[in-house]
Amino acid sequence: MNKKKSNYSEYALFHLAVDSIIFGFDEGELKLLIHKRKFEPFMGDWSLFGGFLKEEESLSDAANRILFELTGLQKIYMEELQTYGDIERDPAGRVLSVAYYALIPAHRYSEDYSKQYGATWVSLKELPDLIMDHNDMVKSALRRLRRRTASQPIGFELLPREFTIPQLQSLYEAIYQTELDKRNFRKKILSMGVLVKLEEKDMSGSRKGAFLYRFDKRKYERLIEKGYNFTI
Amino acid sequence: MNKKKSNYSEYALFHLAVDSIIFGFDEGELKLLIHKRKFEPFMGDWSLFGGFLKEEESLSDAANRILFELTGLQKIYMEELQTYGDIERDPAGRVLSVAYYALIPAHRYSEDYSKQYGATWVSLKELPDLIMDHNDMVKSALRRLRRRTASQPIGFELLPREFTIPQLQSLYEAIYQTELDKRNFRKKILSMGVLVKLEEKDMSGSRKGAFLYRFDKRKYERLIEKGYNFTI
DNA sequence: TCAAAAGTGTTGTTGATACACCCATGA
DNA sequence: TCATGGGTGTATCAACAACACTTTTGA
Repeated sequence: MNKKKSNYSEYALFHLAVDSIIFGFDEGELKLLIHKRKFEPFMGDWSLFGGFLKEEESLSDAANRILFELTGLQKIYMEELQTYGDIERDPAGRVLSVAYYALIPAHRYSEDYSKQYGATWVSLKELPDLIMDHNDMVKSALRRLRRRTASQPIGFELLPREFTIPQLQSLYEAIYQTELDKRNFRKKILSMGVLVKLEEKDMSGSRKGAFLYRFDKRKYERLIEKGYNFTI
Repeated sequence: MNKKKSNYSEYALFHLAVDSIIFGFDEGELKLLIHKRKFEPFMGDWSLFGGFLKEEESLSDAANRILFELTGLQKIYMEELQTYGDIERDPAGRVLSVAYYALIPAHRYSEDYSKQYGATWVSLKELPDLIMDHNDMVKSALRRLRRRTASQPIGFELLPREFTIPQLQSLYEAIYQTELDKRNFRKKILSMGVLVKLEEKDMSGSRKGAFLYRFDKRKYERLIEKGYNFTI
């Protein structure tokens, strides 16, 4: 113990996995991207997207790499959730798993992709049994998503760059599982001054059409600097 | 890859550490418990309390064990913060560290303990340089503590079981680095109905003395069930 | 008797909620 | 012309912020 530099060889070694809870928003519902596991144990069972940390990469690099390898997605909002470290969580060996949750604009994830990568969107309300502790991870991610969305504008990550106010409201309603008054919602979200109204309308949702807006990240960041607190 | 059960032997192995950011509250200030590291590398430098995960223990068990071994403290509020996984964070080898933050009532940590374990309380305002990424961990823990304290009654973990309203207020002022109006603070905290007023007074802080209160966890939990949201 | 901290109410302002009708358009 | 979702304003209520004086007691 008195060497100038220790290589810690007396301490135990562990496998480290990264699992991602991938949220999307489509058809007015909050969804999760899952797939059928491709290796043992639990091959063929429903699972989150995960993989193992490599020697030469940082944890966050691993999270991004694994998301990319399994879904083809890049530059995605991700946040670390928690590390799962129970001894018996994986019957095939001691593996700790760092859970990340990711928000992707569902429109960016086409059918083609989905087939190519064997990925499936499932509604959170009809979530099947997932392997190991993955259902716990989802629960925890959902709690975190709710807390975060209430105080930071990460909801926009789930929408296309241009979106309508009714779309945004429906997203918040899906996240919180509650109905919101559209007048009050519009008033509040617009009063923050972080949305830019465009000239165009989105005609897909109604006869009348709804104006498109864009989230102004710069304005938002200026507000944050001044101590503004984004809340719904 | 087609074995019925894999032992993942093809994947890399890592050392896993746990580091704890230990907050205390004393003399109207938020403090951190640190010590001088006892092994290389960085022996003798200021460090958080940390240790290595063992083969036969879960991550949360490790966090509690390490806190106990290094400080003698048990049954302490702890929450996982984040896992630090940069490649070069420890020059002596690839080690990932799971950071936990802990809240201890400083009065429970006597001078004797402090000497026995070589631990020192330092004010957050005069925090020295800590080893590796430990200063980042502290920053992150402080952010988390502020968010948490605003929405959950974890502040009480930093006070003795019986405390006065002015003490509680001074705790919140220390956490948020701001001054609060004592009439408004008292009104708000009492209106939640989770404090029980005792007959006794604490005479140590003033001539007049201040009534002691106790946090009623059961009442609080009943409120939470009903969807109540604790906020300062 | 004085210094020092504890304790107490009211008012104005702001933000949250509740609520109902007209508008634009494609079919 | 009608069915559908988009868009708008006001009134009430609750929560928050600002603010100054009296009380108790040990020294």
